[in-house]
Formats: sequence, structure tokens, C-alpha cells
Amino acid sequence: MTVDQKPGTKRATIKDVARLAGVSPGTVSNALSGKRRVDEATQERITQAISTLGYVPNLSARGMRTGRAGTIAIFSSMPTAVAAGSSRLGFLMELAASAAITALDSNVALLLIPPIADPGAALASIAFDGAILVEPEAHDPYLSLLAARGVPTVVIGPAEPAPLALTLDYPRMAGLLLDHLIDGGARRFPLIIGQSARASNIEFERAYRARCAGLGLPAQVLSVPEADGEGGADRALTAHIQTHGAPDAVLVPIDAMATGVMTALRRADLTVPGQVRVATRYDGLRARSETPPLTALDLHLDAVAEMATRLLVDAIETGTTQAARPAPPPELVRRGST
Amino acid sequence: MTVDQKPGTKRATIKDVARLAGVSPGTVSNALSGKRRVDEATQERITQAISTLGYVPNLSARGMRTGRAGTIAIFSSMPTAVAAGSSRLGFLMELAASAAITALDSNVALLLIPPIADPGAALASIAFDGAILVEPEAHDPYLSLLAARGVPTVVIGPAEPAPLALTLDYPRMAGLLLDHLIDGGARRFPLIIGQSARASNIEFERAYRARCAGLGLPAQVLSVPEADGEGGADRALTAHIQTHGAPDAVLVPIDAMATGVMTALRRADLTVPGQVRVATRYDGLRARSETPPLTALDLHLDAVAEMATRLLVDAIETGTTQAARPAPPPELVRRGST
DNA sequence: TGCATAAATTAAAACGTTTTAACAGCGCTC
DNA sequence: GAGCGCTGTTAAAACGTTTTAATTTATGCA
Repeated sequence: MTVDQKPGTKRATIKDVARLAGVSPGTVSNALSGKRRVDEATQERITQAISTLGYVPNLSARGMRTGRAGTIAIFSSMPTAVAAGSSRLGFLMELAASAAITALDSNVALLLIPPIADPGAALASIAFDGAILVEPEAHDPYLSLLAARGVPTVVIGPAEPAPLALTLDYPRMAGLLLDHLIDGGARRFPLIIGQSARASNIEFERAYRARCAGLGLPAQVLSVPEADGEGGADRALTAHIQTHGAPDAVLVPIDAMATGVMTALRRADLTVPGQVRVATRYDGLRARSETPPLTALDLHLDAVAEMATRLLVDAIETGTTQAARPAPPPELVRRGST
Repeated sequence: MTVDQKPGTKRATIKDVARLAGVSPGTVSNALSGKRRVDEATQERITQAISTLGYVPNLSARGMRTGRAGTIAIFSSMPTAVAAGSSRLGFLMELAASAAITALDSNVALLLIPPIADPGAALASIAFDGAILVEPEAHDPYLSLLAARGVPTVVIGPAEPAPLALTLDYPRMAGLLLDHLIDGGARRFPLIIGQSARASNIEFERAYRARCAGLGLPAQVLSVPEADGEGGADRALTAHIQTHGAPDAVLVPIDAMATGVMTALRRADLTVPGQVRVATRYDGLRARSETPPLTALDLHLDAVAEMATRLLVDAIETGTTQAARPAPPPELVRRGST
């Protein structure tokens, strides 16, 4: 019978269990971990003792011996502005939910680390055996912090900056959305993108320019500081409309910026999808709760997170230091906005 | 200069730092924690040594000494079925995002624990100093597991079963939705609810019955096993319509079940909100991406999670064992479904 | 019966911190 | 010049495990 912890009482230790079972602490440890055989009868007395004492192993002590914290951490380096309001961290959270389930499957717990002002300071007081880093920038501060700390890190995003990666196919993402807009008749459509050196920004711009050049269309790239988020995109598009006139579509990969785009279009009295068609990348809360809902991509984030987590756990256990796997291919989700 | 961890090399310990700085380990510890004064010059040499060695404290060791893991955990006991698909754990994740930010503010990291098959086994290998438990049932297995473990636990939900709680005002939630439906003319509207002994189920049913009795309306309560989720609600409402005819509204607090309700109504060729009006409780992805979007409640989950987290951190630090705070009052969010 | 081998157990060391109690040095006061 | 209090530092103990090497007990075989 496991019993409630009395407030004043000290927790039972492995020694208490050993004493009660008439056995040495080492044997209790073995019984617990199953690392070495222990006699049937002894095993029985030990489990008995454990439950009468309500013994819970001290995991810090175990961790100190084994060198494992038993946790992995998931990080996003995206500024909070991009993820504020109701969709708060949607992209990260969707990954996190799936990663947490997968991790628990391997007896590892997931630490959720939202973007913070001073990553260095916070990291110093958090224990974890490995990290998942979501869409880092080219010279991402987290990446070097994690390297300095010496924990294996799986990047979800571009293959390039990290030895362990679950690679997202940015050209394909961009291709799907470009095809869809152009097939639907778009000829004058700006790309609104974040200003940081994130692969998603860079690759979308590259794909967009290549496609425009190929078709002889004008390439109109509005790059907005990510920290300005929704409002930044709103202002950028409003200014664009004033100088270039109304576009026939807008490609705006970052969902927070898509919200800003919709605001700008409403203000300019342009109807969606009648006069302007709009497409974004992440099919999250924002895309779906716009009116009309926005065409976006199904990135299969649950599968992505599961794969990344398995990759990481494997790297931690086996000491693998190099590995990259491709994410499942994205698919277009057609909605009212196109 | 912090330096990358060389793969083969052992991590530097506090002793290495001490030796390099010409000082004892105890002094390094004091310099690090600021618990005792250390001389200006010594301090300087120590920080110097730390950065040349790239020293990162071993947090398991620290934890063993201090008895703190430096983490708190957030749990939901809701079966996964209720939270499957795209809205995967939406309610929990919204709380988690805000809790993670608040926790990090106090130098504590948040462990995300999704519902799992064998909580007991998983819990045994996870270290945390306190827990947040979301809407437990009356005799929730997690609650007893956590009590047995002896960690302070803040319940988000009813005040009753736990000494530490952030209390949600279920009668008020139910009242807002009932008022809204009835004011809009609803007279024959079933309540579709989960079958478990969760406060949200019990209190909604109580409020609904009281209101119906007060107005002389028929009380029609369809209780569906939570694990059946979407499909369960669909079948329940379909059966109800066959025996009782079409309702003029449906109150369905659990969002997954609301999706099932919409499916059932579409199959029965009943228009929303024309013939039937629909309201749910949690204003998440499901509510918003229905067509039409569903009227729901703004529960101010970010504030709720922040308050719960502060309460918990405080309880851990001060040893408080009893405290309850009321959540901010919910507000109605009118949408197309009513 | 004796001996080698296997199986189960144990005692003790080790993991890397923090904390306690003791100590040295120094300037003050009486 | 003895005693006192303060400041900064240290040596050593303690935290609760796991693991290593040694030891005991049981088993099989000649």
C-alpha cells in the first residue's frame, strides 16, 4: 500500500527499503533497475518494503550517478511577438504536444522552454540531456549555448547548421503555395517575410524570386522584422498598396503576419478571395480562425515532432552525433482565402 | 570565453574551477549562489576560471544537495480521445504555454506531461518539485499519485479535492452559456456532457437542471463517455433527434464533443444557427474552425495558468500547504453558431 | 569428497554539489 | 595587550543513488 507522505516526515531512502527487506541497498537498486538478476523471493520482499514505505527514488541522486537528467528540452528561438495573443506559440506547442508523448514513451520527460529574454541565464539552471531546437536562425544564440553545454541537439528545420537534424523541405513548401496561387491566376503578388536569417525566410524568398523570374513576373519582397509581427506586416502591406496598387494575391508564410495582412486588406476595402487571395504556411489557430480561413500547409507537425524526438533520444542513448532525416512532405490545405 | 564541449573530454567540475582559481570548492559554490559574501578579487578569478573551463554546474548534484529538481510538471487527466486530431491537447497546451513562461520567470522549468496509459510507471522516473493538475476527476488517480509522492499540487478546477487550488467558477460558466441560449429563444435544448465525475460535468449538469426546472423546460441530459469523444457525441445526438425530434439549440461544453454535434446536425440537415444554435465551453481551435465558428467562453487561460504557477512556486518555496484563489471570471464570446 | 563454476548478494567507493563548523586575520575597544 | 567581533575562507561531511570488485552460497561434475 503506497501511503501519503506525512508533511513532517523525511522521505524514505533506498537504505530504509533495504533495511526493511533485510537486504543491501545495492540489491534494492538492482531489483529496481533490473540490471542484474535478483532472486524471486528477494524481489518480492523488496517490492513489499517499497510499497509499505511509500518509497520514491530520489531522481537527482540517481541522475548524479548515471549522468542523466531524464529530460529533454524543446526550444523555439522565434521572438514572442510572432507568437502572441490567442495563437500563443501555436507552432511550438503543436510540436511540443507530440514530442511530449513520444518522449514519455522512452521514459524521458519534455521540458517546454518558451522564448525568453536571457536564454543564457535561464539555461544555466535547467537540467536536460538533449534539446530540440525549432527553426533556428543562421547564427542562432541557442545553438551555440547548447553546443557549449555539450548536449546533443536536434534541429527541426534546415539541415545545414547542426549535426543532428530533422530537415524541413522549404523549397517544396514554397513551391506548393506558389503553384497554387499562380495556377489560380495570381500575377502581381508580394511575398511578405521575416527579416531574420531563418531558413524559412531565406528559402521562401529564393523560391519566390526564382519563380517570378521564370514567369517574367515582378518580384515584390516585403521583409518585416519578426519582432514587429502582426502590425509590421499590416504597415508593410498598406504602404505597398499605396505605392504599387492592389495586388491580386499575397503570400505570407508567417501566420502572425498573415493576420496583419488580413487587417490591411480589410482596411483597404479589398475582398478575400474575390479581389485578393491569401496563403500562409502554418495551418494553425490563426489561419483557421480568420474570415475567410486561410489556405495553408499541413506540415504533419505531429509526425515531425515524433521523429525528431526519437532521433534525439537515440542520439542520447547511443552517442550518435550525426544524423539527418527528412520530414514527411507537406501538403496543401485549401481554404476560403484562395 | 565559454568553449565548446569536446566530445571525449569530461565535463569540468566545481573542483576544477576551484583549483584553477586557487580557492576551495566551497568558495566557488558561494560565488555562484551569492549565498555568502566573497571577496571582489576572488569573485573575479572565479568567474574567469569558470569561463575558461566552460564550466556548467551539474544540476543533478545540486538537486541532490538542495532537494530541489528545479522543475514543475503540468498534467491533464483528460483521456487523449477528447483531445485528438488537430486540436491535440489544446486546452492543456494553452495553459502550458503560459505556465512555462511564468515558471521560467522563477527559474523553474515546466515539464509537459500529456495523458498517458500508465501514469504510475511514468511518474516514477520523472523529477519535479510540484505539479499543476488540470480539471481532475472526483477521485483522480493522478491526485493520489501526487499525494503519495508528497509534492505540492495546485489543481486548476474545483476547490474541493485539493488543498492548493486555482478555482474555476463552473456555475458561472454554465450560467453565461445558458443565459445566452435561453435569451436567444432556446426552449428545447439538450445538454451533452462527459460521463466522468469531473467538476465541469457535474456542475454543468446541476446548473442546467436547475435552470430548466426554474423555467419549466424539459431537462435533456445526454452523458457520453469521455473516451468516446467526438463520435460518442455524434451518436448520442443523432439518437436523441430520432426519438425527440430536432432541438432548437445544443449546449455541449466539451469541444471535441461539439465537433461531433456539428457532424450530427449536418447529417440531419439541420442548419446552424438557423434551426439549431450551438454553444461550447472552451474557445479553442475546434470551436473556431467549425463552420460556423462556435460561440464559447473566454476562460482567460493565460491568466489562469500564470496564477496557478505562481501559487505553486510560492507553495514550494514557502511550504504553504493550503491556499485557493479564484480564476478571473469567464466571458462569453459570441460567434456564428448562435 | 573436493573442486570449479555460476548465481546472488554485499561492502565500499564514487558521483558533484552545498553546507556546517571551524579557523585565520584584522581592526577595535577597554 | 587581552579579548571581541567581523570578514573571508576552508576542510570535511552529507545528500541518495549506482556500480565495481569482492564475497558468500549454491550447483554440477569428476
